[in-house]
Amino acid sequence: MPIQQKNTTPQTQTAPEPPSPLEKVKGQPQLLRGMKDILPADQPYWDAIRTVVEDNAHSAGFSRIETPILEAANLFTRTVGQETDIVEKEMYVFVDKSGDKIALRPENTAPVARAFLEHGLISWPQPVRLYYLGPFFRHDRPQAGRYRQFWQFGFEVLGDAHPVVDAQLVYLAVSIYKALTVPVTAHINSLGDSVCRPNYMKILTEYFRTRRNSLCEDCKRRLQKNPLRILDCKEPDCHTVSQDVPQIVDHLCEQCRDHFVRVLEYLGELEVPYTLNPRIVRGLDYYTRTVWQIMDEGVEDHYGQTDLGGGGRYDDLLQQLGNRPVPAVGFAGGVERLMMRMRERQYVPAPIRHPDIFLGQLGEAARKKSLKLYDTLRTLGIRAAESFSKDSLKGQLETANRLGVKYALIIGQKELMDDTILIRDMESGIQEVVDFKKVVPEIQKRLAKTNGAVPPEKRVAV
RNA sequence: GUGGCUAUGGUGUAAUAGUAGCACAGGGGCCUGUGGAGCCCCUAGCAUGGGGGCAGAACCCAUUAGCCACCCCA
Repeated sequence: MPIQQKNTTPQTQTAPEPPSPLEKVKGQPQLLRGMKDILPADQPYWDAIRTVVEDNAHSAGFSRIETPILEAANLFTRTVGQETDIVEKEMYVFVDKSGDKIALRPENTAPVARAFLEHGLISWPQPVRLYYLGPFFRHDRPQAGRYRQFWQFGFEVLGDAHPVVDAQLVYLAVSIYKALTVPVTAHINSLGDSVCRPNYMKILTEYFRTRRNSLCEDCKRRLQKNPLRILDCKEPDCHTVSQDVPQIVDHLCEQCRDHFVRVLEYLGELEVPYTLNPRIVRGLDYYTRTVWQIMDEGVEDHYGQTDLGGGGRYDDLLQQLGNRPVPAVGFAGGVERLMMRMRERQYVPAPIRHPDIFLGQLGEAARKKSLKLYDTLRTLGIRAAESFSKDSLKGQLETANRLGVKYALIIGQKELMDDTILIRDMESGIQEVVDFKKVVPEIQKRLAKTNGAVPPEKRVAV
Protein backbone atom coordinates (compact mmCIF):
# COMPACT_ATOMS: atom_id res chain seq x y z
CA MET A 1 0.00 0.00 0.00
CA PRO A 2 1.99 2.95 -1.17
CA ILE A 3 -0.54 5.57 -0.31
CA GLN A 4 -1.93 6.27 3.13
CA GLN A 5 -5.42 7.50 2.78
CA LYS A 6 -6.80 6.95 6.20
CA ASN A 7 -6.36 9.32 9.11
CA THR A 8 -4.81 12.04 7.03
CA THR A 9 -6.39 15.40 6.76
CA PRO A 10 -6.66 16.35 3.17
CA GLN A 11 -6.05 19.96 2.38
CA THR A 12 -8.99 20.12 0.07
CA GLN A 13 -12.01 17.98 -0.47
CA THR A 14 -10.64 15.19 -2.58
CA ALA A 15 -12.05 12.60 -4.80
CA PRO A 16 -10.72 9.10 -4.12
CA GLU A 17 -7.11 8.70 -5.18
CA PRO A 18 -7.00 7.50 -8.75
CA PRO A 19 -4.98 4.31 -8.91
CA SER A 20 -1.53 4.73 -10.32
CA PRO A 21 -1.54 3.27 -13.82
CA LEU A 22 1.38 1.09 -12.85
CA GLU A 23 -0.35 -0.31 -9.83
CA LYS A 24 -2.06 -3.60 -10.31
CA VAL A 25 -5.73 -2.98 -10.62
CA LYS A 26 -7.69 -4.69 -7.91
CA GLY A 27 -11.26 -5.66 -8.44
CA GLN A 28 -10.66 -6.48 -12.05
CA PRO A 29 -13.89 -6.84 -14.00
CA GLN A 30 -15.11 -10.38 -13.90
CA LEU A 31 -17.51 -12.58 -15.76
CA LEU A 32 -20.99 -12.50 -14.33
CA ARG A 33 -21.97 -15.73 -12.63
CA GLY A 34 -23.14 -18.35 -15.06
CA MET A 35 -21.83 -16.45 -18.09
CA LYS A 36 -19.16 -17.76 -20.38
CA ASP A 37 -16.78 -16.29 -22.90
CA ILE A 38 -16.51 -18.34 -26.03
CA LEU A 39 -12.81 -18.19 -26.79
CA PRO A 40 -11.09 -18.98 -30.08
CA ALA A 41 -10.28 -22.51 -28.94
CA ASP A 42 -14.00 -23.26 -28.70
CA GLN A 43 -14.86 -21.85 -32.10
CA PRO A 44 -14.14 -24.97 -34.15
CA TYR A 45 -16.76 -26.82 -32.09
CA TRP A 46 -19.21 -24.02 -32.55
CA ASP A 47 -18.54 -23.95 -36.26
CA ALA A 48 -19.15 -27.67 -36.45
CA ILE A 49 -22.44 -27.40 -34.61
CA ARG A 50 -23.54 -24.37 -36.60
CA THR A 51 -22.67 -26.06 -39.86
CA VAL A 52 -24.41 -29.32 -39.05
CA VAL A 53 -27.51 -27.57 -37.75
CA GLU A 54 -27.70 -25.27 -40.76
CA ASP A 55 -27.09 -28.04 -43.29
CA ASN A 56 -29.67 -30.30 -41.75
CA ALA A 57 -32.17 -27.49 -41.39
CA HIS A 58 -31.84 -26.28 -44.95
CA SER A 59 -31.96 -29.71 -46.47
CA ALA A 60 -35.11 -30.41 -44.47
CA GLY A 61 -36.76 -27.25 -45.76
CA PHE A 62 -36.37 -25.03 -42.71
CA SER A 63 -35.74 -21.30 -42.95
CA ARG A 64 -33.96 -19.31 -40.33
CA ILE A 65 -35.70 -17.01 -37.92
CA GLU A 66 -34.15 -14.88 -35.22
CA THR A 67 -36.36 -13.19 -32.69
CA PRO A 68 -35.25 -10.58 -30.15
CA ILE A 69 -33.66 -11.55 -26.89
CA LEU A 70 -36.05 -9.24 -25.07
CA GLU A 71 -39.76 -9.97 -25.02
CA ALA A 72 -42.68 -8.90 -22.91
CA ALA A 73 -42.53 -11.01 -19.78
CA ASN A 74 -46.11 -12.12 -20.06
CA LEU A 75 -45.41 -13.86 -23.37
CA PHE A 76 -43.74 -16.53 -21.28
CA THR A 77 -45.98 -16.50 -18.25
CA ARG A 78 -48.95 -17.09 -20.55
CA THR A 79 -47.39 -19.91 -22.51
CA VAL A 80 -44.61 -21.66 -20.64
CA GLY A 81 -46.78 -21.56 -17.53
CA GLN A 82 -46.98 -19.49 -14.40
CA GLU A 83 -46.31 -22.49 -12.21
CA THR A 84 -43.27 -23.78 -14.04
CA ASP A 85 -39.81 -23.33 -12.57
CA ILE A 86 -38.65 -21.63 -15.73
CA VAL A 87 -41.05 -18.78 -15.21
CA GLU A 88 -41.42 -18.88 -11.47
CA LYS A 89 -37.79 -19.08 -10.44
CA GLU A 90 -35.47 -18.76 -13.39
CA MET A 91 -36.67 -16.05 -15.70
CA TYR A 92 -34.70 -12.82 -15.91
CA VAL A 93 -37.36 -10.14 -15.56
CA PHE A 94 -36.93 -6.40 -15.18
CA VAL A 95 -38.88 -3.22 -15.65
CA ASP A 96 -37.52 -0.98 -18.36
CA LYS A 97 -37.50 2.80 -18.51
CA SER A 98 -41.00 2.98 -19.85
CA GLY A 99 -42.25 0.77 -17.05
CA ASP A 100 -42.82 -2.31 -19.17
CA LYS A 101 -42.15 -5.72 -17.71
CA ILE A 102 -39.45 -7.26 -19.85
CA ALA A 103 -37.99 -10.75 -19.88
CA LEU A 104 -34.80 -12.13 -21.33
CA ARG A 105 -36.15 -15.01 -23.35
CA PRO A 106 -35.84 -18.32 -21.49
CA GLU A 107 -36.89 -20.33 -24.54
CA ASN A 108 -37.96 -19.75 -28.10
CA THR A 109 -41.17 -21.54 -28.89
CA ALA A 110 -43.35 -18.74 -27.57
CA PRO A 111 -41.37 -16.01 -29.38
CA VAL A 112 -41.52 -17.91 -32.65
CA ALA A 113 -45.25 -18.41 -32.20
CA ARG A 114 -45.58 -14.69 -31.48
CA ALA A 115 -43.65 -13.83 -34.66
CA PHE A 116 -45.73 -16.29 -36.64
CA LEU A 117 -48.92 -14.56 -35.63
CA GLU A 118 -47.57 -11.04 -35.72
CA HIS A 119 -46.22 -11.25 -39.28
CA GLY A 120 -49.07 -13.24 -40.71
CA LEU A 121 -47.06 -16.35 -41.46
CA ILE A 122 -50.38 -18.06 -41.25
CA SER A 123 -50.91 -16.95 -44.84
CA TRP A 124 -47.73 -18.63 -46.04
CA PRO A 125 -47.91 -22.07 -47.58
CA GLN A 126 -48.39 -24.37 -44.61
CA PRO A 127 -46.61 -25.85 -42.82
CA VAL A 128 -44.08 -23.16 -42.01
CA ARG A 129 -40.76 -24.63 -41.00
CA LEU A 130 -38.43 -22.41 -39.02
CA TYR A 131 -35.15 -22.92 -37.25
CA TYR A 132 -32.99 -20.76 -35.00
CA LEU A 133 -29.71 -20.68 -33.13
CA GLY A 134 -29.20 -18.16 -30.39
CA PRO A 135 -28.69 -17.36 -26.72
CA PHE A 136 -31.28 -17.91 -23.98
CA PHE A 137 -31.32 -16.99 -20.32
CA ARG A 138 -32.29 -18.75 -17.15
CA HIS A 139 -31.23 -17.77 -13.68
CA ASP A 140 -30.34 -21.22 -12.46
CA ARG A 141 -27.42 -22.42 -10.37
CA PRO A 142 -24.55 -22.92 -12.80
CA GLN A 143 -22.90 -26.29 -13.27
CA ALA A 144 -20.84 -27.94 -15.95
CA GLY A 145 -22.86 -27.74 -19.15
CA ARG A 146 -25.35 -25.41 -17.56
CA TYR A 147 -25.04 -21.68 -17.82
CA ARG A 148 -27.29 -18.72 -17.22
CA GLN A 149 -26.76 -17.63 -20.76
CA PHE A 150 -26.84 -20.72 -22.91
CA TRP A 151 -27.32 -21.40 -26.59
CA GLN A 152 -29.98 -23.45 -28.19
CA PHE A 153 -30.67 -24.54 -31.69
CA GLY A 154 -34.24 -25.34 -32.44
CA PHE A 155 -36.85 -26.18 -35.02
CA GLU A 156 -40.52 -25.33 -35.19
CA VAL A 157 -43.06 -26.64 -37.67
CA LEU A 158 -46.21 -24.57 -37.57
CA GLY A 159 -49.49 -25.33 -39.25
CA ASP A 160 -49.35 -29.08 -39.54
CA ALA A 161 -51.09 -31.58 -37.28
CA HIS A 162 -49.94 -34.71 -39.07
CA PRO A 163 -48.08 -37.22 -36.89
CA VAL A 164 -45.44 -37.70 -39.55
CA VAL A 165 -44.18 -34.20 -38.78
CA ASP A 166 -43.51 -35.20 -35.17
CA ALA A 167 -41.55 -38.21 -36.36
CA GLN A 168 -39.58 -36.16 -38.86
CA LEU A 169 -38.60 -33.72 -36.19
CA VAL A 170 -37.36 -36.46 -33.88
CA TYR A 171 -35.51 -37.89 -36.83
CA LEU A 172 -33.96 -34.51 -37.62
CA ALA A 173 -32.80 -34.06 -34.04
CA VAL A 174 -31.28 -37.52 -33.86
CA SER A 175 -29.53 -36.99 -37.20
CA ILE A 176 -27.86 -33.84 -35.97
CA TYR A 177 -26.42 -35.57 -32.91
CA LYS A 178 -25.33 -38.48 -34.99
CA ALA A 179 -23.55 -36.20 -37.43
CA LEU A 180 -21.66 -34.74 -34.50
CA THR A 181 -20.64 -38.21 -33.26
CA VAL A 182 -22.92 -38.21 -30.24
CA PRO A 183 -25.14 -41.29 -30.30
CA VAL A 184 -28.53 -40.59 -28.78
CA THR A 185 -31.87 -42.17 -28.09
CA ALA A 186 -35.17 -40.36 -28.22
CA HIS A 187 -37.27 -40.90 -25.11
CA ILE A 188 -40.81 -40.39 -26.16
CA ASN A 189 -44.20 -40.07 -24.56
CA SER A 190 -47.61 -38.58 -25.21
CA LEU A 191 -49.29 -36.10 -22.92
CA GLY A 192 -52.68 -36.27 -24.56
CA ASP A 193 -54.72 -33.21 -25.36
CA SER A 194 -57.40 -31.03 -23.82
CA VAL A 195 -59.86 -33.89 -24.27
CA CYS A 196 -58.07 -36.72 -22.53
CA ARG A 197 -55.45 -35.10 -20.34
CA PRO A 198 -57.84 -33.65 -17.73
CA ASN A 199 -59.27 -37.10 -17.45
CA TYR A 200 -55.91 -38.64 -16.87
CA MET A 201 -54.99 -35.94 -14.39
CA LYS A 202 -57.96 -36.98 -12.31
CA ILE A 203 -56.86 -40.59 -12.36
CA LEU A 204 -53.32 -39.57 -11.53
CA THR A 205 -54.35 -37.32 -8.69
CA GLU A 206 -56.54 -40.07 -7.34
CA TYR A 207 -53.68 -42.53 -7.48
CA PHE A 208 -51.20 -40.28 -5.70
CA ARG A 209 -53.72 -39.04 -3.16
CA THR A 210 -54.05 -42.50 -1.70
CA ARG A 211 -50.27 -42.73 -1.48
CA ARG A 212 -49.70 -39.15 -0.43
CA ASN A 213 -47.72 -40.03 2.69
CA SER A 214 -44.98 -41.69 0.65
CA LEU A 215 -44.38 -38.59 -1.41
CA CYS A 216 -41.73 -35.98 -0.74
CA GLU A 217 -42.72 -32.47 0.32
CA ASP A 218 -42.27 -31.08 -3.17
CA CYS A 219 -44.47 -33.72 -4.65
CA LYS A 220 -47.19 -33.13 -2.08
CA ARG A 221 -47.23 -29.60 -3.38
CA ARG A 222 -47.10 -30.83 -6.97
CA LEU A 223 -50.14 -32.96 -6.25
CA GLN A 224 -52.11 -29.75 -6.00
CA LYS A 225 -50.56 -27.81 -8.81
CA ASN A 226 -49.31 -30.24 -11.42
CA PRO A 227 -49.43 -33.94 -10.54
CA LEU A 228 -47.83 -34.79 -13.84
CA ARG A 229 -44.52 -33.50 -12.55
CA ILE A 230 -44.45 -36.12 -9.79
CA LEU A 231 -43.54 -38.61 -12.49
CA ASP A 232 -40.43 -36.60 -13.10
CA CYS A 233 -39.35 -36.58 -9.43
CA LYS A 234 -36.00 -38.15 -8.61
CA GLU A 235 -36.73 -38.89 -4.94
CA PRO A 236 -36.41 -42.67 -4.59
CA ASP A 237 -39.67 -42.89 -2.65
CA CYS A 238 -41.59 -40.92 -5.21
CA HIS A 239 -39.98 -42.95 -7.90
CA THR A 240 -41.17 -46.13 -6.23
CA VAL A 241 -44.66 -44.81 -5.76
CA SER A 242 -44.91 -43.83 -9.39
CA GLN A 243 -43.60 -47.19 -10.53
CA ASP A 244 -47.09 -48.62 -10.92
CA VAL A 245 -48.83 -45.42 -11.80
CA PRO A 246 -51.51 -45.63 -14.44
CA GLN A 247 -49.79 -44.56 -17.61
CA ILE A 248 -51.12 -41.79 -19.73
CA VAL A 249 -50.68 -43.79 -22.92
CA ASP A 250 -53.35 -46.13 -21.59
CA HIS A 251 -55.74 -43.24 -21.06
CA LEU A 252 -55.38 -41.33 -24.29
CA CYS A 253 -58.48 -40.48 -26.24
CA GLU A 254 -58.89 -42.21 -29.55
CA GLN A 255 -57.45 -39.36 -31.62
CA CYS A 256 -54.44 -38.97 -29.38
CA ARG A 257 -53.77 -42.66 -29.27
CA ASP A 258 -53.99 -42.88 -33.01
CA HIS A 259 -51.67 -39.92 -33.38
CA PHE A 260 -49.11 -41.44 -31.01
CA VAL A 261 -49.22 -44.87 -32.60
CA ARG A 262 -48.62 -43.36 -35.99
CA VAL A 263 -45.69 -41.26 -34.74
CA LEU A 264 -44.11 -44.46 -33.45
CA GLU A 265 -44.78 -46.25 -36.71
CA TYR A 266 -43.08 -43.51 -38.67
CA LEU A 267 -40.16 -43.52 -36.29
CA GLY A 268 -39.88 -47.22 -36.94
CA GLU A 269 -39.81 -46.64 -40.68
CA LEU A 270 -37.12 -44.02 -40.26
CA GLU A 271 -35.23 -46.40 -38.00
CA VAL A 272 -34.90 -43.76 -35.32
CA PRO A 273 -33.67 -45.25 -32.04
CA TYR A 274 -36.37 -44.51 -29.49
CA THR A 275 -37.65 -45.67 -26.13
CA LEU A 276 -41.12 -45.22 -24.73
CA ASN A 277 -40.68 -43.36 -21.49
CA PRO A 278 -43.81 -42.53 -19.51
CA ARG A 279 -41.81 -40.25 -17.24
CA ILE A 280 -41.16 -37.69 -19.92
CA VAL A 281 -43.54 -34.89 -19.00
CA ARG A 282 -41.49 -31.78 -19.93
CA GLY A 283 -41.19 -28.66 -17.85
CA LEU A 284 -43.36 -26.40 -19.92
CA ASP A 285 -47.11 -26.22 -19.86
CA TYR A 286 -47.82 -25.73 -23.52
CA TYR A 287 -47.15 -29.26 -24.70
CA THR A 288 -49.84 -31.54 -26.06
CA ARG A 289 -49.61 -35.05 -27.41
CA THR A 290 -46.11 -36.06 -28.48
CA VAL A 291 -43.20 -35.07 -26.24
CA TRP A 292 -39.65 -36.34 -26.34
CA GLN A 293 -36.21 -35.83 -24.94
CA ILE A 294 -32.94 -36.62 -26.60
CA MET A 295 -30.72 -38.59 -24.27
CA ASP A 296 -27.05 -39.37 -24.61
CA GLU A 297 -26.88 -43.09 -25.20
CA GLY A 298 -23.42 -43.49 -23.76
CA VAL A 299 -24.52 -42.60 -20.25
CA GLU A 300 -26.26 -45.02 -17.93
CA ASP A 301 -28.92 -43.17 -16.02
CA HIS A 302 -30.99 -40.89 -18.14
CA TYR A 303 -31.31 -38.07 -15.66
CA GLY A 304 -29.24 -34.99 -15.19
CA GLN A 305 -27.19 -33.63 -18.01
CA THR A 306 -27.68 -36.58 -20.30
CA ASP A 307 -30.66 -34.62 -21.47
CA LEU A 308 -29.36 -32.95 -24.59
CA GLY A 309 -32.59 -31.51 -25.88
CA GLY A 310 -36.30 -31.87 -25.95
CA GLY A 311 -39.34 -31.16 -27.96
CA GLY A 312 -42.97 -31.74 -28.41
CA ARG A 313 -46.22 -30.81 -29.98
CA TYR A 314 -48.03 -27.68 -28.86
CA ASP A 315 -51.32 -27.64 -30.69
CA ASP A 316 -53.03 -25.21 -28.34
CA LEU A 317 -50.34 -22.58 -27.95
CA LEU A 318 -51.14 -20.45 -30.99
CA GLN A 319 -54.81 -20.55 -30.21
CA GLN A 320 -54.02 -19.28 -26.78
CA LEU A 321 -51.86 -16.41 -28.05
CA GLY A 322 -53.70 -15.36 -31.15
CA ASN A 323 -57.04 -16.97 -31.00
CA ARG A 324 -56.47 -18.94 -34.16
CA PRO A 325 -55.93 -22.63 -34.01
CA VAL A 326 -52.54 -23.57 -35.47
CA PRO A 327 -51.16 -27.00 -34.68
CA ALA A 328 -47.42 -27.01 -34.23
CA VAL A 329 -44.49 -29.06 -33.06
CA GLY A 330 -40.92 -28.15 -32.18
CA PHE A 331 -37.59 -29.21 -30.82
CA ALA A 332 -34.69 -27.44 -29.12
CA GLY A 333 -31.23 -28.64 -28.16
CA GLY A 334 -28.57 -27.15 -25.91
CA VAL A 335 -25.31 -26.22 -27.57
CA GLU A 336 -22.99 -26.17 -24.54
CA ARG A 337 -24.16 -29.55 -23.39
CA LEU A 338 -23.71 -31.00 -26.84
CA MET A 339 -20.26 -29.52 -27.01
CA MET A 340 -19.37 -31.15 -23.71
CA ARG A 341 -20.35 -34.53 -25.14
CA MET A 342 -18.39 -33.92 -28.31
CA ARG A 343 -15.32 -33.15 -26.24
CA GLU A 344 -15.79 -36.30 -24.16
CA ARG A 345 -15.99 -38.29 -27.34
CA GLN A 346 -12.78 -36.75 -28.62
CA TYR A 347 -14.56 -35.20 -31.53
CA VAL A 348 -11.98 -33.51 -33.70
CA PRO A 349 -13.44 -30.45 -35.28
CA ALA A 350 -12.30 -29.35 -38.70
CA PRO A 351 -9.35 -27.07 -38.26
CA ILE A 352 -9.72 -23.46 -39.22
CA ARG A 353 -8.38 -23.20 -42.76
CA HIS A 354 -4.86 -21.95 -42.54
CA PRO A 355 -3.30 -19.37 -44.82
CA ASP A 356 -1.65 -20.45 -48.04
CA ILE A 357 1.61 -18.60 -47.81
CA PHE A 358 3.69 -16.54 -45.45
CA LEU A 359 5.47 -13.30 -46.24
CA GLY A 360 8.87 -12.91 -44.63
CA GLN A 361 10.97 -9.82 -44.78
CA LEU A 362 14.29 -8.48 -43.58
CA GLY A 363 14.85 -4.78 -43.28
CA GLU A 364 12.64 -1.77 -43.61
CA ALA A 365 12.75 -1.52 -47.40
CA ALA A 366 11.88 -5.20 -47.71
CA ARG A 367 9.06 -4.74 -45.26
CA LYS A 368 7.56 -2.06 -47.46
CA LYS A 369 7.95 -4.14 -50.56
CA SER A 370 6.28 -7.14 -49.01
CA LEU A 371 3.47 -4.95 -47.72
CA LYS A 372 2.67 -4.09 -51.31
CA LEU A 373 2.89 -7.75 -52.32
CA TYR A 374 0.63 -8.60 -49.37
CA ASP A 375 -2.07 -6.40 -50.82
CA THR A 376 -1.64 -7.86 -54.31
CA LEU A 377 -1.95 -11.44 -53.06
CA ARG A 378 -4.96 -10.75 -50.91
CA THR A 379 -6.69 -9.01 -53.77
CA LEU A 380 -6.20 -12.17 -55.79
CA GLY A 381 -7.74 -14.24 -53.05
CA ILE A 382 -4.49 -15.80 -51.89
CA ARG A 383 -4.44 -16.00 -48.12
CA ALA A 384 -1.20 -14.50 -47.00
CA ALA A 385 0.02 -14.54 -43.42
CA GLU A 386 2.81 -12.40 -42.07
CA SER A 387 4.44 -10.98 -39.01
CA PHE A 388 5.53 -7.65 -40.36
CA SER A 389 6.24 -6.36 -36.90
CA LYS A 390 8.98 -8.89 -36.37
CA ASP A 391 12.55 -8.26 -37.46
CA SER A 392 14.21 -11.62 -37.08
CA LEU A 393 13.65 -14.07 -39.87
CA LYS A 394 13.84 -16.89 -37.38
CA GLY A 395 10.89 -15.58 -35.50
CA GLN A 396 8.99 -15.07 -38.71
CA LEU A 397 9.59 -18.59 -39.91
CA GLU A 398 8.56 -19.93 -36.55
CA THR A 399 5.25 -18.22 -37.04
CA ALA A 400 5.02 -19.52 -40.59
CA ASN A 401 5.64 -23.00 -39.32
CA ARG A 402 3.03 -22.70 -36.63
CA LEU A 403 0.49 -21.50 -39.14
CA GLY A 404 1.16 -24.51 -41.35
CA VAL A 405 1.63 -22.60 -44.60
CA LYS A 406 2.93 -24.36 -47.69
CA TYR A 407 5.30 -21.65 -48.84
CA ALA A 408 7.16 -18.75 -47.37
CA LEU A 409 8.04 -15.84 -49.64
CA ILE A 410 11.10 -14.04 -48.37
CA ILE A 411 12.46 -10.67 -49.33
CA GLY A 412 15.81 -9.57 -47.92
CA GLN A 413 18.60 -7.21 -48.92
CA LYS A 414 19.84 -9.45 -51.71
CA GLU A 415 16.43 -9.98 -53.23
CA LEU A 416 15.73 -6.31 -52.95
CA MET A 417 18.87 -5.56 -54.93
CA ASP A 418 18.19 -7.88 -57.86
CA ASP A 419 14.43 -7.55 -57.73
CA THR A 420 13.84 -11.20 -56.94
CA ILE A 421 12.09 -13.14 -54.20
CA LEU A 422 12.78 -16.38 -52.39
CA ILE A 423 10.15 -19.10 -52.45
CA ARG A 424 10.68 -21.56 -49.65
CA ASP A 425 8.78 -24.82 -49.54
CA MET A 426 8.06 -25.21 -45.87
CA GLU A 427 7.75 -28.95 -46.00
CA SER A 428 10.92 -29.83 -47.87
CA GLY A 429 12.94 -26.72 -47.09
CA ILE A 430 13.81 -26.36 -50.76
CA GLN A 431 14.28 -22.75 -51.77
CA GLU A 432 14.17 -21.11 -55.13
CA VAL A 433 14.93 -17.58 -56.22
CA VAL A 434 12.47 -16.20 -58.74
CA ASP A 435 12.04 -12.93 -60.49
CA PHE A 436 9.85 -10.72 -58.34
CA LYS A 437 7.53 -10.03 -61.27
CA LYS A 438 6.89 -13.74 -61.71
CA VAL A 439 6.17 -14.59 -58.12
CA VAL A 440 2.41 -14.12 -58.26
CA PRO A 441 1.73 -16.41 -61.21
CA GLU A 442 4.27 -18.88 -59.85
CA ILE A 443 2.52 -19.03 -56.49
CA GLN A 444 -0.87 -19.29 -58.11
CA LYS A 445 0.38 -22.21 -60.17
CA ARG A 446 1.83 -24.03 -57.18
CA LEU A 447 -1.18 -23.51 -54.99
CA ALA A 448 -3.56 -24.66 -57.71
CA LYS A 449 -1.57 -27.85 -58.05
CA THR A 450 -1.55 -28.77 -54.40
CA ASN A 451 -5.02 -27.59 -53.54
CA GLY A 452 -6.47 -29.68 -56.32
CA ALA A 453 -4.92 -32.77 -54.86
CA VAL A 454 -6.05 -32.23 -51.31
CA PRO A 455 -8.97 -34.46 -50.37
CA PRO A 456 -12.02 -32.90 -48.77
CA GLU A 457 -11.39 -32.02 -45.17
CA LYS A 458 -12.03 -34.81 -42.78
CA ARG A 459 -14.29 -33.80 -39.98
CA VAL A 460 -14.06 -36.74 -37.68
CA ALA A 461 -11.00 -38.48 -36.43
CA VAL A 462 -11.03 -42.15 -35.59
C1' G B 1 -32.67 -21.67 -3.91
C1' U B 2 -30.13 -26.06 -0.47
C1' G B 3 -25.78 -29.04 0.77
C1' G B 4 -20.55 -30.80 -0.14
C1' C B 5 -15.61 -30.17 -2.33
C1' U B 6 -12.16 -26.75 -4.40
C1' A B 7 -9.33 -21.94 -5.54
C1' U B 8 -1.05 -20.81 -6.44
C1' G B 9 1.83 -17.03 -13.26
C1' G B 10 -1.94 -17.48 -19.50
C1' U B 11 -2.25 -23.23 -18.71
C1' G B 12 -0.94 -27.59 -15.65
C1' U B 13 1.22 -28.24 -11.03
C1' A B 14 4.89 -28.17 -6.31
C1' A B 15 6.25 -26.24 -1.56
C1' U B 16 6.52 -29.60 7.70
C1' A B 17 3.65 -22.08 9.13
C1' G B 18 9.97 -19.72 7.99
C1' U B 19 13.53 -17.24 0.44
C1' A B 20 6.72 -19.08 -3.75
C1' G B 21 9.57 -23.44 -7.29
C1' C B 22 8.91 -26.50 -11.79
C1' A B 23 6.88 -27.69 -16.70
C1' C B 24 4.31 -25.92 -20.88
C1' A B 25 2.85 -21.53 -23.43
C1' G B 26 4.62 -16.43 -24.53
C1' G B 27 8.91 -12.82 -25.46
C1' G B 28 14.23 -12.19 -26.37
C1' G B 29 19.11 -14.18 -27.35
C1' C B 30 23.00 -17.84 -28.86
C1' C B 31 22.39 -16.85 -34.84
C1' U B 32 19.08 -8.71 -37.52
C1' G B 33 19.39 -14.35 -43.91
C1' U B 34 16.03 -19.43 -42.42
C1' G B 35 11.01 -22.99 -38.84
C1' G B 36 9.64 -27.96 -36.49
C1' A B 37 16.03 -29.71 -32.15
C1' G B 38 19.21 -27.67 -28.19
C1' C B 39 21.12 -24.15 -24.62
C1' C B 40 20.72 -19.27 -21.98
C1' C B 41 17.83 -15.15 -20.30
C1' C B 42 13.13 -12.67 -19.45
C1' U B 43 7.80 -11.99 -18.52
C1' A B 44 3.99 -13.51 -15.20
C1' G B 45 1.09 -16.03 -9.52
C1' C B 46 -0.78 -17.29 -3.67
C1' A B 47 -9.27 -15.32 -5.95
C1' U B 48 -11.14 -11.05 -2.59
C1' G B 49 -11.83 -9.09 2.41
C1' G B 50 -11.10 -9.79 7.47
C1' G B 51 -9.15 -12.65 12.03
C1' G B 52 -5.72 -15.09 15.38
C1' G B 53 -0.25 -15.80 15.16
C1' C B 54 6.84 -13.41 15.91
C1' A B 55 5.80 -15.42 11.16
C1' G B 56 0.51 -17.71 6.47
C1' A B 57 -0.10 -19.89 0.03
C1' A B 58 -1.06 -23.21 4.16
C1' C B 59 -5.05 -22.20 10.19
C1' C B 60 -10.20 -19.65 11.19
C1' C B 61 -14.46 -16.62 9.29
C1' A B 62 -16.93 -14.17 5.37
C1' U B 63 -17.34 -13.05 0.15
C1' U B 64 -16.79 -14.37 -4.88
C1' A B 65 -16.21 -18.06 -8.51
C1' G B 66 -15.78 -23.12 -10.34
C1' C B 67 -17.06 -28.17 -9.81
C1' C B 68 -20.31 -32.06 -7.69
C1' A B 69 -25.02 -33.69 -5.60
C1' C B 70 -30.10 -31.81 -5.12
C1' C B 71 -33.95 -28.74 -7.55
C1' C B 72 -34.83 -28.00 -12.46
C1' C B 73 -33.68 -28.11 -17.36
C1' A B 74 -30.86 -27.09 -22.62
